[in-house]
Amino acid sequence: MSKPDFVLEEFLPYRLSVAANRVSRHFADRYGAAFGLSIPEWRTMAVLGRFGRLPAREIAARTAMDKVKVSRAVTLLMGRRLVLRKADRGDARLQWLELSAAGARMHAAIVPMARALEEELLTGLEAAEVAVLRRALASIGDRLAGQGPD
Amino acid sequence: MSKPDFVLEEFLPYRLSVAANRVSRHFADRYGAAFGLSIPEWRTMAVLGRFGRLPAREIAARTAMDKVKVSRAVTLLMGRRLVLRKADRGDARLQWLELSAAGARMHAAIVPMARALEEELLTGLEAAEVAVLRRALASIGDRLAGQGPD
DNA sequence: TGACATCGGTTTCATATGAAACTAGTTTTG
DNA sequence: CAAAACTAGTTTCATATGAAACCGATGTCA
Repeated sequence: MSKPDFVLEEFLPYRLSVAANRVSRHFADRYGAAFGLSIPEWRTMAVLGRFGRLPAREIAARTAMDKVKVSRAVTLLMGRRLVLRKADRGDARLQWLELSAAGARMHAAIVPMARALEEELLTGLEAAEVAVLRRALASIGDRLAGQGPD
Repeated sequence: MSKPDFVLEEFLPYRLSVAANRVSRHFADRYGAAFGLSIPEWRTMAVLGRFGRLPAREIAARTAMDKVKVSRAVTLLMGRRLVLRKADRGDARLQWLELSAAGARMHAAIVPMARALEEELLTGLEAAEVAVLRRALASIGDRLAGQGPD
């Protein structure tokens, strides 16, 4: 009559956390070994590569990172001459960020690796299952959005 | 002719990380507010509640946490008299851990809350989708298992 | 036996994190 | 106009993390 035991291994938030942590570590290892980039740096490169030129605030919004993380990632990437910073003409608070030529070259190398890693992760799952996974992650993420970054 | 842009928002490892981080924060807030427990402490309570009595090493294995995290969580829980430690008769290295009466009472209160939180998270998803989500997370997690804890 | 590897668990130490304070510049509003 | 409120971004500080060193205790094997 008593309720079944609570089984941590079947608790979805736990499974989600374990899977995400393993993926993050694996990816950080790969990016780290190949390009010397941490995940915050990698995300910054990714959005700059796509959007071309963004203020730091936008990088934060588009990578789900807080502004402190972005600030540190950008400082580091500028130190490596992968990212350039230009002041805004009108608003002295704004700093436009963009990839340098070297940064763009690295970005071009990063993208195929990212796609390959994603592919590798999803082998064993059917296309329909991947679609459901995407939908589910979006649903879960959206439900808890709006509290803050990351 | 050129490849489509790399879109971070659609990159599965990114979506996974964002969803998992939001869930973790949300849950940590709730457990924290209701019971004053961090996630490592909560996980420890959960497996002790289920298995009754475990050495710290087993807690680590069953919660996907490293032994340092477990050691700290246990120290804290013992300080709050939620967990008791007993030496093993044969092996002086082993310490058996179990919930105290107060710990068991807290565990009994934690479980329904955990179920409710899981439920809340999954509203909007059909049962079949949840099943696929479970399968997908297991597949992804397993593929990257064996590297280390968490 | 007596080295030597191994184990359970704790401590140390260097790094990552993010909330809150801060700096500088801009907008609002009375 | 001059507070006051707000924005972009950086710095500070207290906490969380985990790799590696460590401590006893056991196990192994010559």
